[in-house]
Amino acid sequence: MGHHTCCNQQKVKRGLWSPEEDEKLIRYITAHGYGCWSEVPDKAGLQRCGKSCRLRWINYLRPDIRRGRFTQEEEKLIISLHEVVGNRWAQIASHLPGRTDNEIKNYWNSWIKKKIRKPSRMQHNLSTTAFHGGYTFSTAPDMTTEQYPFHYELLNYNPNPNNPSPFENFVGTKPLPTLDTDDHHQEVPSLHPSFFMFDTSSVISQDSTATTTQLLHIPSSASNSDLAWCFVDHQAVAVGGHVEMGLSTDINFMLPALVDDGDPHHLLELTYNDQCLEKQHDLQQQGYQSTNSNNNDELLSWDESQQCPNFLFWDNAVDGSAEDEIAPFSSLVGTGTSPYPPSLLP
DNA sequence: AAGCTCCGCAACCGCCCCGGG
DNA sequence: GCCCGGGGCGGTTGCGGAGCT
Repeated sequence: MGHHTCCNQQKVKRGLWSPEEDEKLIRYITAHGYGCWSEVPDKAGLQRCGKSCRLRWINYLRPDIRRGRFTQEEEKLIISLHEVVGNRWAQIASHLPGRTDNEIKNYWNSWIKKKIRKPSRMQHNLSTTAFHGGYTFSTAPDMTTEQYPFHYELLNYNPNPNNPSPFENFVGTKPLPTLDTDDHHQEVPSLHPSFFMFDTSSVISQDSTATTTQLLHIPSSASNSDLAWCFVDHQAVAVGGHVEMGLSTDINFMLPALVDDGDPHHLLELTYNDQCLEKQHDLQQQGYQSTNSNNNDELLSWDESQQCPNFLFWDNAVDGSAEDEIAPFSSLVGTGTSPYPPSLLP
């Protein structure tokens, strides 16, 4: 492997910079500036190539550099900008004063690695809950504004006899709580069952299904580190290691209502309205917006390489980090025996 | 305590662009 | 128009510390 032309000299030193070298570089740049980087090593008395000096100054030594952990605001900004510009780290860095492209790139790479590694612990569970075929929903005609009873069915569902449906327990009629029309902060239940997924890596207590509104049913087989596939009528949150239901406004741990229609380029978004409309989105062309009105914490993007959406969600995870994860939606829905793209397997 | 693995991050590498000769 | 060197940038490597067995 050849070196850059400016680094061909035998005497050029590589590797970590010593404090003495840093001091020499700082002293020189402070006094003279850096008009031509190729001249800096000689004039500063450094046995480094100009490029190395430039990198050291820009990424580490310059006085306006900001070090330390990224704040949540910075992290969100990075995610948003990455959505728009991709791996153009310098462009992203230009929006974060004091941060370098290198730092952001490193942060993103380690962050992403962390995100795509975590789904592997779900793989085993998914292999037992993978399903095939499409499904649709219907709402009951006797729905009232007072009670919102609903009925939902799974249609066109073709379970493999050897691979029992994780949804069987959820087919039926469930009452919904009465709305308090004076409470404007109360969440309005959807008029259809929504398809939610929970990372139940926190301990699931079967007792939790008996609390609150009893609308959330967790499969009896669900266990620690399991991925529960739940049909619920409206908001649900994972609280304190339990999965509970309620009219909570905390949606950090809730995934949007989405249905995989079998076409890897589409998802069906179940929207809030009395016709129970299903709005189909072409993710590849338009990108995707969460069904949640508060979608600050959720983001979907089209992953060109995997040909599926990336799915970002909050995780009340085993390590208690409550950090967000990213995973391809197809890997979560699972349409085959191995829903994970090979590149994501450990 | 020693060995091993994992991970963060500084630094390097190679490619591309641009400007001057 | 071509060549060459410098600067900028994204991808990648590998060192070293932390944590685990």
